Amino acid sequence: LSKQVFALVDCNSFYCSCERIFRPDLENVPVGVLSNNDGCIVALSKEMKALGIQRGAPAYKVQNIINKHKGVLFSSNYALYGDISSRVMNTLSTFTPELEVYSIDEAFLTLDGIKSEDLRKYGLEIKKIIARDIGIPVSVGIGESKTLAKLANHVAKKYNKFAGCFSFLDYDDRNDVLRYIPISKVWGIGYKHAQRLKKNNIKTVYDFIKLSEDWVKSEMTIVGYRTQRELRGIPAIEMEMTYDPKKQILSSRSFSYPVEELDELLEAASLYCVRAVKKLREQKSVAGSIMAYLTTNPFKDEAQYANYQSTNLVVPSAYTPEFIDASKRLIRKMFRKGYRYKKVGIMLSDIQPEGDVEPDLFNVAYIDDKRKTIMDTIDKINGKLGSNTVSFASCGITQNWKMKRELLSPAYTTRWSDLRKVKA
DNA sequence: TCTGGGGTCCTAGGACCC
DNA sequence: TCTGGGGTCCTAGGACCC
Repeated sequence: LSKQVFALVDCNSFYCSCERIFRPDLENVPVGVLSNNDGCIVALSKEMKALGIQRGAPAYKVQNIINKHKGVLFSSNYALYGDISSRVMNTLSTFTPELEVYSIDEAFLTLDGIKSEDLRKYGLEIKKIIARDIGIPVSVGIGESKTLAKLANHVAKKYNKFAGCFSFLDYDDRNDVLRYIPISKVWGIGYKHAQRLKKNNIKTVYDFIKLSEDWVKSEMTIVGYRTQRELRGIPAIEMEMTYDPKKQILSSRSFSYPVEELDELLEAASLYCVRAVKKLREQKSVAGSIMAYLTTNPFKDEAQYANYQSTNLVVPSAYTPEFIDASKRLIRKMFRKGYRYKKVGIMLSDIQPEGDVEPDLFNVAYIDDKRKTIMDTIDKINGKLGSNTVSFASCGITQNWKMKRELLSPAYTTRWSDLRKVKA
């Protein structure tokens, strides 16, 4: 029985690389992409990292050093990144019968039936094709479990000599490598666990592998034990090729300025309901529960207030007005005058397939109701003519509180008018 | 009211991921 | 003036039931 082999393909500095596809002049220039509201830096090119700037740094704190080195910042442009991502995933699917899209910039592939000594070459080929066809640089890690593939990817990125692809199967004894990798680099070992392990003098992946099963289970639950098995080369985390509907859907944004008026909070909550319930319909689900929360800015030295409240619908639904209605009641209940609010959020839960709802004597199921027809019609119109063609008045007209995106790149791939022009 | 075993369901919180 | 937005899984403990 031959062992299973997994690869993890990860796009390098993905958001930055997407911006660069259409701006070749930015090659070798420090590039960064900002969070919503242009707040902090969420993606950095290696030139930007070399300036000592870290992921999560507030933009205003590092603006000077970026200017000094002629670096360039972008507001995040998710329409672009999502589009490039699906092109990458499509290409990857030609290299494997089993592709798991793990995140917007990462995918697992199974590479069974390729000889161990050829695996790295195969990985390099994947890298070459993605660069040639899409223009995105990727790194490839190969190992006998998903966790090892992840770790191999870390090695591929970290050491230039591997040229972007590292395979644990190139080693007779992978412990020769694991002895040199800090445990904190492992997928599934976060800050807390790494600290606790350090206290017990467990510093490298090799140290961790040697720990007793009982200790790992009692200190790190079954989750940590799975990670340990995976690092020993025994697959314990399966490939997930099918698309799973979300069990909760969250929509929230920070405001562009401190909001003090109830009306503005209600508008924001309404808009987030529109977005969340649209996502709900996209996965053909209904939700039975809605939670709303609001909070002041914890970074400010001023009066603080935060609260959350939830309520259940009589019958699970995906009819936006019902959620807007509920969210307004929740926000009104929590609102206290005199605070400067930073953020409002909406979370949908108790999610189930729309067909699973049992109608009763008093209530029609959403799927059988004219409410569904109405929402489907709105979705269809917005899909064709632009996402705000039909909106809800309760979301407000001016929406001054909406987030800032002052450094947005054009919608190169998703808007005709922004298509790049090539001189003939 | 307490005793005790055994079970389910729900929620809050912790830990992790991108 | 300026500090992101989504997610998942697991466990412990409480409420409730027999």
